[in-house]
Amino acid sequence: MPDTGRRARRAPGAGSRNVTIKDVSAELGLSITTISRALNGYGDVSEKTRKRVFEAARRIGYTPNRNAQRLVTQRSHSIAWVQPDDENKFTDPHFVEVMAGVLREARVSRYDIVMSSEVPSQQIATYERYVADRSVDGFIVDLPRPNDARIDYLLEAGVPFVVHGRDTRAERYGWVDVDNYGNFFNIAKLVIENGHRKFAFINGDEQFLYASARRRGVEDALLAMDLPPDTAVLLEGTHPMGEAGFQLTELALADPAITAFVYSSTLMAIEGNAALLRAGRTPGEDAMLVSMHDELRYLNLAPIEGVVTLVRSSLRSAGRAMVAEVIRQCDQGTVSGTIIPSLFDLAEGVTAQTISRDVLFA
Amino acid sequence: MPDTGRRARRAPGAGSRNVTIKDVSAELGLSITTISRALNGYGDVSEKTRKRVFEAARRIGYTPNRNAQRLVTQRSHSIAWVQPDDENKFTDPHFVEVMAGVLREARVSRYDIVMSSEVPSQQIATYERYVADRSVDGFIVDLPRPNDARIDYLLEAGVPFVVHGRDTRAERYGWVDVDNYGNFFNIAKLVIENGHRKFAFINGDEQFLYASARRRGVEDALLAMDLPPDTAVLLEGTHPMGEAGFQLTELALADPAITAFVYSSTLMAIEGNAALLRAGRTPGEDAMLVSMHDELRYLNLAPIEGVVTLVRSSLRSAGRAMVAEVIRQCDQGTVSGTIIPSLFDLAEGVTAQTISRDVLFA
DNA sequence: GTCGTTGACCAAAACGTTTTGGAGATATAG
DNA sequence: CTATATCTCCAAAACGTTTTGGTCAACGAC
Repeated sequence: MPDTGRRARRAPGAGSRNVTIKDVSAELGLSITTISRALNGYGDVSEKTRKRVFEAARRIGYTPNRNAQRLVTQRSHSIAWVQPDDENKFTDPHFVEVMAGVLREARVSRYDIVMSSEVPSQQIATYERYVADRSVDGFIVDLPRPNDARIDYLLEAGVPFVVHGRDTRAERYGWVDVDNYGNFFNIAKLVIENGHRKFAFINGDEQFLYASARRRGVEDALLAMDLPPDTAVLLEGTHPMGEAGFQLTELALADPAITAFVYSSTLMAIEGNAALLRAGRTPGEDAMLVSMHDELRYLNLAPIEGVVTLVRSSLRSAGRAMVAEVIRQCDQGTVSGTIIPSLFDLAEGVTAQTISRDVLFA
Repeated sequence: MPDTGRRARRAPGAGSRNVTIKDVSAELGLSITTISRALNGYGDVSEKTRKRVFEAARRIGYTPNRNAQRLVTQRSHSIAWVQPDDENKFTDPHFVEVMAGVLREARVSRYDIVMSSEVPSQQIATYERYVADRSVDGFIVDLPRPNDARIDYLLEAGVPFVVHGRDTRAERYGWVDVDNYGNFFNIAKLVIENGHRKFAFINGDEQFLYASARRRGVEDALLAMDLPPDTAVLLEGTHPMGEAGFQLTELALADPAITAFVYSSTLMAIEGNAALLRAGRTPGEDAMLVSMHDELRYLNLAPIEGVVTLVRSSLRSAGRAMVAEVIRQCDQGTVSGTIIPSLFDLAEGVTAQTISRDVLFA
């Protein structure tokens, strides 16, 4: 229920004339060229005049018009990040954590992040529009899936972009990722080496690449140790929030042979811990809990401290690295992949001599 | 640890020549003017040629260069949303919920949201830059505080903006808000009318306006009912996440006279519910719980269902309304305030005949 | 047949920058 | 003293649109 519109406000563009480079030029009796080159640090302007130009600019309040710059330089200094406009995406706390990193790096590098949403049914429409109308220099692609149409399109368009994760084409584009495969390989090994014969693996949604990589890690570890595949009971949580962790843990508890619980996210591990307590089990004693912890800053780890073994990794770092990668592509034309390091954080009493440091820091 | 940069990728601007309006003009033997006016729906071009123009445009893949448009029209069709780059802001799930609404409305209205962060020590620097370099049409201001410097600046700059919340100057700018005062006035009344003589009021951080408005609502309700101010025991949670709810509830439990618990956020109410259970109390029977619920979609309300009385309000609606308001200011030059409706959602056994509908929908 | 009106189109200016390809002066080398 | 390099600076073109202020022909009214 909007109240009635009040008073006029100056609409953009209707304002008093802006102060432009011409005004600086007139003020100093120098050419526009010289003003521009002085401000942009070219060598063919004397230090004395450069100083005068900077002073005059600040005196009369001159800031270059960004749109004019964009038009002539063909660079927008902004990066698009397109979000699927469904009910779940925004509810994932992992996303916000990445965003904090993205915005931090963008500020430091003086880039803008252009955020927009897309209806999932026409996934690449927004990307096409941004490429066509030249409003951004590059893209961030989040939560990739197998054969992701966004990656197809961006590769074909030949425009800078970075993916948070990687697929089989990873050598052709820039990416930032954690070692999902290696971490879960090591987790499975750790669990077995702690004497467990059967464990539940409560994974994320396998429509996303990170989840399938984690599953493969677990599977290959069992293979490497000559253990039957059903040593790990795979349970798939389709929602990143905790509830699935509670329910799937209860499910796993039905099988008394299962003595260890591996989670794909701390949110699920916290709920799983609660489910175990409720079932009269004592995590850390008659049950081993391990989880990937993405350092969600606000999360209170107190209830699981010393009881859940965590593989820590920073989503903020990932966010920062992604922005840096896109900018590198724009400036230097090279693409590269970045692995965000993970760090094992062992709960009390968990032995893990077998996990060597250099494996952990893949 | 970035791996070595691979293969060259076309940098933005270095590409093959873009298809411009000139190409469409040449293709059809019509003037540039006519192409532009045909595409923009002006009346002085015949339907026949308009159709030809649209066809040619799509055939040769023409999309207007957004930066050129921005330069000449002095309108960017984008709205800035600046986030404080501290550790807490991004961890607040309420923020993400608002963002979902903001992005939805932006897409529908074909606007872009430019997100960036600012170091808290130089709060308005980012705003000044965007105003000076003309890169956005307006601003969204989030979580206002008393005498907020951002509002000062934007009012003075005379640029379109909307505030999520309102202060004493609210008639001078556009805002979107929930009726914090009225809702908590009614909550206090409801608690008293349910027979409670003393209750805990676990509020949000009073450095933000919404929290002080809520406190005043409670205070005025007590005043209106001729009750002493200490009927409500004020406890301030400085963090929007749940933990404070647990601790502050435990604190309140020390006073046996307190029989009702009012929370400023569902996240705190859930924790408060847990604290009560742990203390052997039975929420809904020997303790009344009421909370403001901002419809955080992912939140599992099951543990508090039927036990906590909620005042529901949609942060997504607020996000959408904010974008709409900025666009209205740009297009029509009017500013207006919008109240997002709240809806009481009474737990079983709670009587509230005294709360009339028209008060609830302030 | 003349006069205004309408319909369809267009040339050129404007938006505010950066960059190109110089020019002129001064210093340096031969 | 001349040729050449080095400093400074600049006029004009370019980026790709929108908008202004027309022109010209066709048409109807009188």
